[in-house]
Amino acid sequence: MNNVGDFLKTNGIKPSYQRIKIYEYLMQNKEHPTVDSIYNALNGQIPTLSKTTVYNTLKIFIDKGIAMAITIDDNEVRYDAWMDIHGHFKCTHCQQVTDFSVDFDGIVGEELLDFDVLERQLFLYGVCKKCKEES
Amino acid sequence: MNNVGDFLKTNGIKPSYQRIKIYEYLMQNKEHPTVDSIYNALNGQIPTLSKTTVYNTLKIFIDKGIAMAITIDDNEVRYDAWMDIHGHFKCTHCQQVTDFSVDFDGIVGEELLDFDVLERQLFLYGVCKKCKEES
DNA sequence: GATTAGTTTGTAATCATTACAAACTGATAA
DNA sequence: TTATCAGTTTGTAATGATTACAAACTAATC
Ligand SMILES: [Mn+2]
Ligand SMILES: [Mn+2]
Ligand SMILES: [Zn+2]
Ligand SMILES: [Zn+2]
Repeated sequence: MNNVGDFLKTNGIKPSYQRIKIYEYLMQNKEHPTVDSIYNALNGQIPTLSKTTVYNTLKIFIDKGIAMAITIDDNEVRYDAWMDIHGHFKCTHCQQVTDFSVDFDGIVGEELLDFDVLERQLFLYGVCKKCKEES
Repeated sequence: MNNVGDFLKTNGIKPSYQRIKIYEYLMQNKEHPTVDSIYNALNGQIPTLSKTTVYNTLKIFIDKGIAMAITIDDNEVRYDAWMDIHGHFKCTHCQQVTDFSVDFDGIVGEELLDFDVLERQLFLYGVCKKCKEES
């Protein structure tokens, strides 16, 4: 992607300064940031930024299908602009969320044969490699 | 299970009236109720019941491993006393959450080889059979 | 009956999210 | 240019689920 503004435009989103910065932030910070961390990170560059704008913008991104919400924990919604199919692992020790590849073929039982499945989320929890080695 | 009180005891939980009723409710109502729906359903039988007790009790159940929280949606935590491995499908039309069987073998990529995976949650979203037929 | 630990309850506090309306911006047209 | 207007951003207030906390209660033990 050479131009974030064009990318937003082709997805039906008017590329305002704030929207471009928020999308760029998601692309460059793949640790699945929260609204709060996005706001705090961008508040330096955009001193007038409102947290409401961050909420609004992420909602637009999700509606237009260029980002997703990751509710891997009940007290923090995280956001991800990497839209390829992948799963998320959350380390209960260091709280980090790690991406991993997933093959959904054959995973689902027959109970859902007549269901339309439009979205999938696989969340794993445990202790990451780094935390295991440190203890 | 013939005696809920004994079951709670063997899991290190003192079987108070409220705890027994809440656990029985989870067993008999497998639609993954929220704190609110559990509270409202039991308030008739237990007029003095406090919502805080429902929160406290569910927390104990989860700590002791006899129930789990299902955060399939970011604005409502649901609870499940069926602890066998299974996935959850949420219909975005009627909001119902349906259980389905899952085979996790071979689903996870190599990225997590050195990770300790202790818990898994597979959430699917879409339109259920009933809603599909009705439209 | 007194003591005590554990449980329940009601209220207040917290905090993420949403609602809302005013202010602002940038494009379009007179 | 100036006026208009839709869309965007902002700050503040409201909402609502969850948590914190302390008093009241319960049931077992001494
Ligand atoms: Mn991711
Ligand atoms: Mn279930
Ligand atoms: Zn870790
Ligand atoms: Zn449905």
